[in-house]
Amino acid sequence: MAGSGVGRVLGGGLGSVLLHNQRVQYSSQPLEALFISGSSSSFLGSNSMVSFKDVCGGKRLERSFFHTYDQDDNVDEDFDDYFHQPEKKRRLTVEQVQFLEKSFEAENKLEPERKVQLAKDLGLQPRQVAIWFQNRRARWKTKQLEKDFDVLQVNYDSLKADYDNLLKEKEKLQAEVVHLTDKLNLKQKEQGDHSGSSKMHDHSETNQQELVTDSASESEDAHVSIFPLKLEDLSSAKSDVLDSDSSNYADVGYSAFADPGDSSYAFEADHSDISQDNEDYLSKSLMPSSNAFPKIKDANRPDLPTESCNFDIPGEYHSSLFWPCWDANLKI
DNA sequence: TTGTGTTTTATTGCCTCC
DNA sequence: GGAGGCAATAAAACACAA
Repeated sequence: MAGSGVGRVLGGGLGSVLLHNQRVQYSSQPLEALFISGSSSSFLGSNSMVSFKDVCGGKRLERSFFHTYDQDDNVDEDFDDYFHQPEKKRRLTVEQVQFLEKSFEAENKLEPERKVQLAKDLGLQPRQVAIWFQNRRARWKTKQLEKDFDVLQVNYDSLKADYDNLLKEKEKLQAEVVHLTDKLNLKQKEQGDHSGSSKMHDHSETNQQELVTDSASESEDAHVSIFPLKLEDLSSAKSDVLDSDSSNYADVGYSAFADPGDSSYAFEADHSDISQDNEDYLSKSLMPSSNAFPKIKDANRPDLPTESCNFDIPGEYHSSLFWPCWDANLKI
């Protein structure tokens, strides 16, 4: 286990101990090389090597590097305890760790030559130095991952905020569509009233035809007309708003429409200013579901199939059931 | 004092490179 | 094939609250 049975030399000065049937020489000599400025240590041979003077401010240690066994000053006792104990892990001294840290900062990889020198200077087994570097690299990597994660988290939060804003914008626009659709229905209803109560159920092609004509003429400049609308598209739009993940439909409300009669609120799909990229963006990002919006008839493309305007659903479904805002709109 | 969570030292097994 | 690196893990040492 600890030190793979090799053990660590304790105490300063010169001497030797019998460890696992192996006599280990120990000496404070390597430490001198570390502590004393201008040492002839091979530290000079590598720019990744660190002088211990830099680490400890040139101050000679009160306690030897080799003294890795607790804080006890009684060396003899230490020796006695150490060699009568089963193998145990022993932490490196603060000074040893500081020195290794400095060395790691200089270069986090350990060439064999440097490893041997470090081991010699610190009074450790080369393997211990290698293990320390190995573990240190692992810790560094973990910390690096944490940092990277934090950066990604910040980026994510920022993108999420943008996304939420876009989502709100989308809901607002959807609500506007619904509002305008309601206005249209109201207009239709009024026209139906004029044509006589006996024909109430017959929301006829005539009215729809007029509507289409009116709308088309109103948006003539835009080259695109909004209508006719298909009921399932409308209810799809409605449910999309209601089922939206933020689903705060009430908050969107109609307060946004300060003046419902203001033509500036009219929903007009004008593609003239929208690049293909923008359209893609809108269709993919802002409009995740193409069914969420009423179909738009392109006045310039009469060849394209025209959405049917099938209003043959009973009137009550038009209002309270499918369109909870219907009654409110009547007051407009 | 003790239980528990964290840190540090060390091992093992696998992989890559020369 | 040996050396060295890495991930996963074990286990001792340590910190700290109850």
